[in-house]
Amino acid sequence: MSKSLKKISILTSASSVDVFLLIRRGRMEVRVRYAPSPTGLQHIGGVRTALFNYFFARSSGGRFILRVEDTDRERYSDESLDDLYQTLDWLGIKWDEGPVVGGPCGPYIQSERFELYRKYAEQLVRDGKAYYCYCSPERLEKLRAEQVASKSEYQGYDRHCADLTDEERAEYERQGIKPVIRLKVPTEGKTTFHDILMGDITRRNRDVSPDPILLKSDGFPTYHLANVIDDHLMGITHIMRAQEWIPSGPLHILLYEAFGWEPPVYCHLPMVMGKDGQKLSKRHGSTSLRDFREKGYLPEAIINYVTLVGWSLDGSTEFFSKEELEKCFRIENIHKAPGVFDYKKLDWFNGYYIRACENSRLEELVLPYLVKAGFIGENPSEDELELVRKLVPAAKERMKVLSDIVPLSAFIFVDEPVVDAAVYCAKGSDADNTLSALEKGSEILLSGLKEGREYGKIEEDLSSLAAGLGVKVNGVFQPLRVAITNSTVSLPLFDSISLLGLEETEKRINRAIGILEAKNE
RNA sequence: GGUCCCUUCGUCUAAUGGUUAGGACAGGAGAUUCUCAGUCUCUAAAUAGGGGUUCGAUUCCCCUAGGGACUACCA
Repeated sequence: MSKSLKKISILTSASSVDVFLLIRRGRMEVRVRYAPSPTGLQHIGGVRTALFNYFFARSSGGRFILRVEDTDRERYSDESLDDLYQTLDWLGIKWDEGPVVGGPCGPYIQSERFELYRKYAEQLVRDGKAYYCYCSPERLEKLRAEQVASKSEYQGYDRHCADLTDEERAEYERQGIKPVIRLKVPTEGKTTFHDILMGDITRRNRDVSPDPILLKSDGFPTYHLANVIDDHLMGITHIMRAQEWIPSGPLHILLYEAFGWEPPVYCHLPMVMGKDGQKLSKRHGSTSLRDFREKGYLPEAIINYVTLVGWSLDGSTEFFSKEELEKCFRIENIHKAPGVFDYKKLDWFNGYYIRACENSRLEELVLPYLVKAGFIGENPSEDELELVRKLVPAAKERMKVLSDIVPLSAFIFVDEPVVDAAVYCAKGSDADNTLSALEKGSEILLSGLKEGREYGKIEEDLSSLAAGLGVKVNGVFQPLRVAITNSTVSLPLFDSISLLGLEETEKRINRAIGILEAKNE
């Protein structure tokens, strides 16, 4: 307690530069952040970034910070912000500093830091590192179109406003044009930044996007400005973000230099791709965590699998709990190359975790799906709960996702008899012996059930019957199965009967006998 | 077009200057089982290509090819 208070006071009292000196000397902990933009639902790629940051912070005794980068008010939505919190909550990822929980470097929502960015941007203008630009969006669009059409080697802003005179500026201001602030990118020299994974990455300054906008005409900062300022002010030590950001690395370094700040350490994470090698997107399948949650993936499966694309401990350990990852995650084990997201492997992990799930927990997890399917009521009765308690152990090893419970249990709640007599015939049986198998089998079965014989004994008797009729064991079981579960694929026969109840079982069998008799006449 | 990044089985990955290049998913075959699933066993499958350096390279260097990302008053 007192220790953390001390750290906070260091942070708040020391200047930003001092904070970095402390970090450099190893006196201060690792500070990393996940800084999503609430412009859509949380997706696999973002969550992977969050996870890597979180696990790196935990495994190195550092702090994990959440920052909301809501500077794009066109695309912002409350729903996205809710989804961010819900998703992290569902995964069990707690942030040490950030919205809701607060912290010494707050506020952690960029729109609440609005004034800050203008202040810094204007300082850059005063220092001659940035300038006001009055170019209209129309002019910029035309410029871009021309550059694309001519396949010009040089693409980007033409620095039209880089050297405006005071008179020209005053004229624009008089016209009421709201300017943006652009960074002056040097045209000579080169800029290098260090990436833990990639090593040094160098780019000629002339290849850095010319004079990017720092402050938009609405007064909001762009990503680059806000990101650099906040990372610095929040004492971020390591920036772990997707590799798609590599090209803006040099630009960010230029910004740190313009401010006279020490840049943090970079670690660009390999991207998550779809089967076709393109950046993972909706056309590859579900990408939002909400989708995965709704289909019935467990957080432990998502965490386990997602962490394994782009990272591995030793190449052979495959199961990791969140707690284990919080201990053993090493930044050095992150892969460089992009990885393809394999839905099948996720299914395999999910099936594994469902099978490993305590029955009582699985009952609760499965309940909403049964309610949604209309199989049981919103406020389940004790009988319904009892049914679920029987269902779960029978179904659990057959489930890949929680929603599988619906097709697996549908026969109990929806009775759609199979009227095609051929379906009742097992391979190697014909209509005649299938009918007698069903008739004789049902006698054995129903009387056995009524007498309360053990399932194992009844099963033996049914097997003997098959032998007597000269058919395979399935020649007896299949017609019974189809009669009882309305399907050739089902839970084990005795589980199905026990779920259905004796009365309903008998009804369905007799109905099936009727169907087969009608067919045989 | 320009810049930058990447490259081990279909996929996720391990390993080392000297190995039969290992594991997992998916695939195939079999066993078990009343169907399905699960479980178990077995199986096929890779160092992108070309040059070097070296006694020896998949590993180090160079080139080529392929893939990807970026190139917004979006992040």
